[in-house]
This record gives sequence, C-alpha cells and structure tokens, in this order.
Amino acid sequence: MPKDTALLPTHVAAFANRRRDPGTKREAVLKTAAELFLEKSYGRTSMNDVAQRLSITKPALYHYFRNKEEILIECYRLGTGLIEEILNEIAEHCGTGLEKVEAFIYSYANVMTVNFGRCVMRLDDADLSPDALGEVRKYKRKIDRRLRSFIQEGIDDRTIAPCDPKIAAFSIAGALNWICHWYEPEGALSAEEIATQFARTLTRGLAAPRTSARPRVAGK
Amino acid sequence: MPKDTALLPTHVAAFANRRRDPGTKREAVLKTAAELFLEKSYGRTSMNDVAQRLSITKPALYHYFRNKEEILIECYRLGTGLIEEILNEIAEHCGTGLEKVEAFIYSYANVMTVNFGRCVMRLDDADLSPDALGEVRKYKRKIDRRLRSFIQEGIDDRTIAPCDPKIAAFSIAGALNWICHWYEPEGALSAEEIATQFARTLTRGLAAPRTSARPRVAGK
DNA sequence: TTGATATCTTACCCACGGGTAAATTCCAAC
DNA sequence: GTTGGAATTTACCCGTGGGTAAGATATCAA
Repeated sequence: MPKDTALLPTHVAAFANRRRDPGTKREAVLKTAAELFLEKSYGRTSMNDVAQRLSITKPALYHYFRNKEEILIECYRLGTGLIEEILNEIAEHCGTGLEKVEAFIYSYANVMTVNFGRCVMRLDDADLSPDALGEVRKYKRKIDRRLRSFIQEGIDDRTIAPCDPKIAAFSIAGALNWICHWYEPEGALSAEEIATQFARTLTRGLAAPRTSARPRVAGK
Repeated sequence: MPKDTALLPTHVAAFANRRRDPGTKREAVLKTAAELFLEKSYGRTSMNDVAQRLSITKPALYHYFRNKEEILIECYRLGTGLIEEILNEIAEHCGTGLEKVEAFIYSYANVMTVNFGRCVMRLDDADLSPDALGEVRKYKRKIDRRLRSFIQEGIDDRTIAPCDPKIAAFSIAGALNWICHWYEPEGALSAEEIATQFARTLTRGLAAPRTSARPRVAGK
C-alpha cells in the first residue's frame, strides 16, 4: 500500500516507499544535506542528522554517497554549475561593460539566495580534500577573473569610471558573497529585491559620470 | 639556567621559563589560538594543536582558560574591542556623513587585517554558547546600526546621494567583511593599501554628484 | 509465485578530541 | 639546603561521529 506522502515535509517524501528510484533519492539527500550544512555548518552536521531529517538511518545514506565529503563535493558542483550558467549567459548576451557587470551582480545575487549557490561561498573550503579543494579554488579564481574582465571592458568602453579592477572586483564580490551570510529565505528581503537593489547600488558606484560629458576622450 | 628565548618563534617564548606572570602566558595562548583558528577554523583546531604550537601540553592550557570556548570568547572580545575603538573615534571626530563613512571604511578595513579583528567576522558564530552568541550578535547589530546612521547623516547633509541606507550598509559591510577571507599577512596587498583603496573606491560609489550642483534642495 | 537484487536496519568498531585526576617538576623564600 | 606551592606533565575517561558488516525486507522481472 502506498504511504501518504502528500503533506510530508519537502524531500522526505522521496524515501516514503522503497521504490527503486536512486536518482530522486540521491537528490533528496543532497537537498537536505545542503539545508543542514547551511543551518549548522558542515562540521556540525552529522550523517545522523541528515538521515534523521529524511526519516531514515545513517547507513542508508551510504547507498547513495560513498562518504560525507562526496555529499559536500556534490553540493559545490551543483552550486558552481549555477554560477557557470550565468557567467556564460552574460558573456554572450549583453553589450557594454557596465551592463555586463550589472547583469553579473543581478544574477549572482540571485544565486546567493539559492541553497546550492550559497554552499559555494558560505561553506568552508577547508573541509574538502586537497583534490576537491584545488578544483574549487580554481573555479573561484575563474569567477574573479571574469568579473575583473567585465570591469576592464567597462573602463575601456567608457561606461565605467577608471579604477583598479582588482579592488573593484574584490569589493563587489565581497558585497555579493556576504549575502549568503545574512540572507534567510523567510526574511524581510526577497531574493528579487536583493538582486535588483544590489545591481542598482553597486553599479552606480562604478558608472562613469553620465549626463555632462557624453563620448569624449577621458583624461585619467 | 635561563633558556635561550631570543630567536624563539613569536609567543612561544612566554612559556620558556616557568615562573613568568600568568598575564603574558594567557596572552600568548590567545594569540596562537587566534592564529590557528584563522588558519584551520575553530572546529578543526584541537587544544592539542594550540599546546603543540606553544611547545607545552594540553592540560597546561587549562591553567589559563577554563575550556576551549573561553578562548574563543576572549578572541571575540578583543576583536570587538578593536572595532569599538574606531567606532567611538569616528563618532566624535569627523564632520560630514560621507567623511564619517570614509573614516569607518578605512579603519574597519584595517581591523580586518588584524588577527583578533578577523576572528570576529571570519570565525563561526555558531561555535559560541547561546549566551556568548547573543552578545556577539547584539554587537554586530550595533555596528550595522552605526554604519547605517553614518550613511543617513550623509544623505541628510547632502554629501551622500540618496539611497537605501540598509542596502548600502549591507554592501559596504559585505565588501569589508569579505576582506578577512582573502587577506593574508604575507600577500601582495598590504593592510594600508587595502584600507586606502577600499575607502576611496567604496566612498566614490556613495558620494553625491560633486561639481555641478553645489548646495541645492535635492529633489527626492 | 519466486527468486534475485536493491534497499534499508541493527549492531558494531575505532579514531579523535575535550576535559580531568593525580603525580611530578621547578622555582622562591626561608 | 629544604620545603611549600604553583606550573606542567603523564595517563586516563568518555562522548561523539564517520564508517562498515551482516542480516532483514521490500520490489521487480521472469
């Protein structure tokens, strides 16, 4: 007889019956794990905690993941996947440097309100094995390079006031990454609001003086 | 016979001879603990690690601190103390709102390159007991309120362009707090450089349009 | 219906780390 | 010297958590 999965808290339903559907269950484990990692940190989250929230027992988890770290790595992978998407989208789409930066800020802020995205910047790198750590670090550098290049583009096409792209990128990335430290899904600010506001506010700080001098050779 | 403490790595010297004032030793423990907490995180730092770096044994530590958390709390206390100083200084000193914000950014960025200061924003709140956590949270809120009030002052006195102080404060705080995630004492950028650059860059993002309209009634 | 297999549980092992009890060493004052 | 007491150490306890072995049970294919 099929159990009553209707009003079961979120992904727990995936384990309601024993049906063979490893994909869905793996995903369910991943989602609850990410939740817990963000609530209590990776270190303070035990495999038992994860199992308990799914109403199963610890060893059952090891049918879907080889060990705890593999879960963590998968969280990172999904998170970086999200970022990768927006990065590529922007690189193709938009026009001026400033517009690209604005699009970046908007999309990135949004990602920082999605659990897997939050994992990438909020969880502690150092919990990863050397190999995985290496990959993540490499990826983060890539993000940084991209943002800097957008800014440089903006400086070149005169939509962004001359500045040190390195420092500017650090500032923007910091402001954005910090979102995942204070954002809470049930909080006062919605993801949309945050994204739009940040895009506006941060962009204004970069923009080259608008109205007065239109297209002119910018003296330093 | 007095031991050769001359070229001993940093604070280890404090424990070289046995009859030395407890104050110095407590301080030495605190410094090395903070170092380790920042290198490996609180959770991954064992009391043995701390002891080892000081060339003593674990139980010796318990002569100077009741338990591991007390060390952590003390780190937070010293860190918030540093921030408190600059907060008060600024509140008295400077003139316009924009100037206050700039001074805040400069000093705060500097604090984020000092170990105890870094602890406050980089270490994980959740490792604290409920009581201590409450205090720290309260203190962080205070910092946020102060920054917002500086920004509001700037908007009122027309040195800062109209904006949402809440979002602006989040951005600035994020950019600054993130420093302690990428700063490294031996890195390319010195604390001074970071502080000055950030003060300049972030301030420019806020400043009301300068030259053209001097003192005028600003329409909303 | 009936295996065969994926799924899940009970029971367990073991390393690690916080913390303590009690013995020991060193310094200082007498 | 000797001795009293503080500073340190050795040896230990025990809870927690990652991970596994082996048995129990449901599901699917035939």
